Amino acid sequence: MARPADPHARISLVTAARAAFVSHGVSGARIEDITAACKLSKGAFYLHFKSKEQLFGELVAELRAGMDALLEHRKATMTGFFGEHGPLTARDVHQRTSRYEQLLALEVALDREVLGLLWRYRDVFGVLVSGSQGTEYSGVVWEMAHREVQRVQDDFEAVKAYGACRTDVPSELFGSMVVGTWLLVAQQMSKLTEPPDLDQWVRALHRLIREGSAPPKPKHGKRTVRRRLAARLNTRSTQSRSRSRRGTAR
Amino acid sequence: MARPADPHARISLVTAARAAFVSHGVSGARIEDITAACKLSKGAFYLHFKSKEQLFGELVAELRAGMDALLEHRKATMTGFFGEHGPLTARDVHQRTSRYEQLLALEVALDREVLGLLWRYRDVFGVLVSGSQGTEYSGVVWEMAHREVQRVQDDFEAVKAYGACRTDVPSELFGSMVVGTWLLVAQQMSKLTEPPDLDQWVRALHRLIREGSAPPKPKHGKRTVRRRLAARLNTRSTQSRSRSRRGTAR
DNA sequence: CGCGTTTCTAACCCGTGGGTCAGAAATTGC
DNA sequence: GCAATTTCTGACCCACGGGTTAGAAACGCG
Repeated sequence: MARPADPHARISLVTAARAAFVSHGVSGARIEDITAACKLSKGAFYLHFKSKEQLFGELVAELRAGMDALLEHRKATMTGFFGEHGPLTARDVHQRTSRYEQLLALEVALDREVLGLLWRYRDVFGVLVSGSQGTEYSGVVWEMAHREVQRVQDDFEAVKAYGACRTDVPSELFGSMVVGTWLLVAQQMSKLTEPPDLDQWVRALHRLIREGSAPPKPKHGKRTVRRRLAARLNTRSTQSRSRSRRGTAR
Repeated sequence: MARPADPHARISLVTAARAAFVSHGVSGARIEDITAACKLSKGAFYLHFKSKEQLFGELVAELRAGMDALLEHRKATMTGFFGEHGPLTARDVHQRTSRYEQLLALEVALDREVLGLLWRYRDVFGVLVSGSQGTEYSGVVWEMAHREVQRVQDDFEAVKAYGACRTDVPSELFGSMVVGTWLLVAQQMSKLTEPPDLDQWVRALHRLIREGSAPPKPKHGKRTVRRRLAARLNTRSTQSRSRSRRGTAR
């Protein structure tokens, strides 16, 4: 009874728009470029979307919905865990009981899911960070980041209280460290095309954050690696940038 | 012999431009707004700058120069230190000799300088992160970040080699953690008007990165804080967002 | 004061790109 | 084949803002 719309039109427009947003930002992307990439005319764009911003808004909403869902999931999982195993004590932490190990595994899994979402929306995420100025979404990432900093911070405070983490560091900075790490990693993902080994990343980051960069204490102080720094430093010149020479990194 | 230019014109233009860039990004800032803020006409802008981008470029160049200078300073300081004290050994690290403590103090001081620079250029930095798309400077922050990740990573590798830091974590991720933290902190600074206690921040971040969030091991396992998590959790509802309940943060 | 010189103004030009709309094209049901 | 109807096209409109320029204003100097 009428001409049917090209079924691919809408999705291919969205795909083309995502790519255009990545390379030019939301305001920099030209609608004619987007439609041209789909072999459509400019007018066709407005059959599917009210405006460029509205299209971007849909993408942002998807990302947000994903994040919110994961947050819900996290909450449910955690109350489930504590319902089953009862609350943790400082002992659990210091002795690394299996209950504690389970909790850690759970958190790794949850964070892995977040990273997976960030991977799938890495383009939108990148645009939110550095290509959304002038739109109503320009503050969204920083709101998200701030919310996460708050959450991590609150958790840290709670854990401080029962002695399972250090108390000589402001919780806010701890939050910034965790979220900042995640943020840069997400940003780095936005330049990749092949998915990295996210499982490994999450586990490694967890270890780092929990235990820092310090080495495990030497077995008995005897027979530790004694090679001198100088030896190492003098044979390093070939590999990469020729500066950098000293103890722990900053 | 001629009409002298208003001596404040140029600086006040730069100041107004910085503010405009912050709130609308480089391409979003309107030259007429900038000049109006200085009670000048649009044409006056072009007496002082070739274009908007060129003005922004000057600011970026200043920031870059500052960073480069600090990097030079870091290199010089470090070679000086090792020249005087000789190379470090794993023993220094494990036993925290005064020589090692001195090195740490040096690094804290150097990082403090970086943070100070970031504070002074926090507006430019913020614009580089999220308001420079479409300009030739859109990649600058990520280049800077990547360079720093490389540096930290190289250092970490070097330190791994003589056993003074853990070896079970990819150096690249360590670099991302350090730089990501710095990045988010810088971003957060861009919203502040009063300078925070940068010394404290740097010290705390150093501790966190080196030692992680784990608590110092309990004196002898006896008499550790035994209050249960549940107690804590149930009296926390007043203070802030009412979710969050469990072990170490993510 | 008037001349030369540089600063500064404000009207102007114009490319760009978002958004619109009349009409062509395609498709379905009859 | 023929309406009826919806999709799609592409020329058009127009606001916006970067950049220009003619000329007015300000100043130093003789």
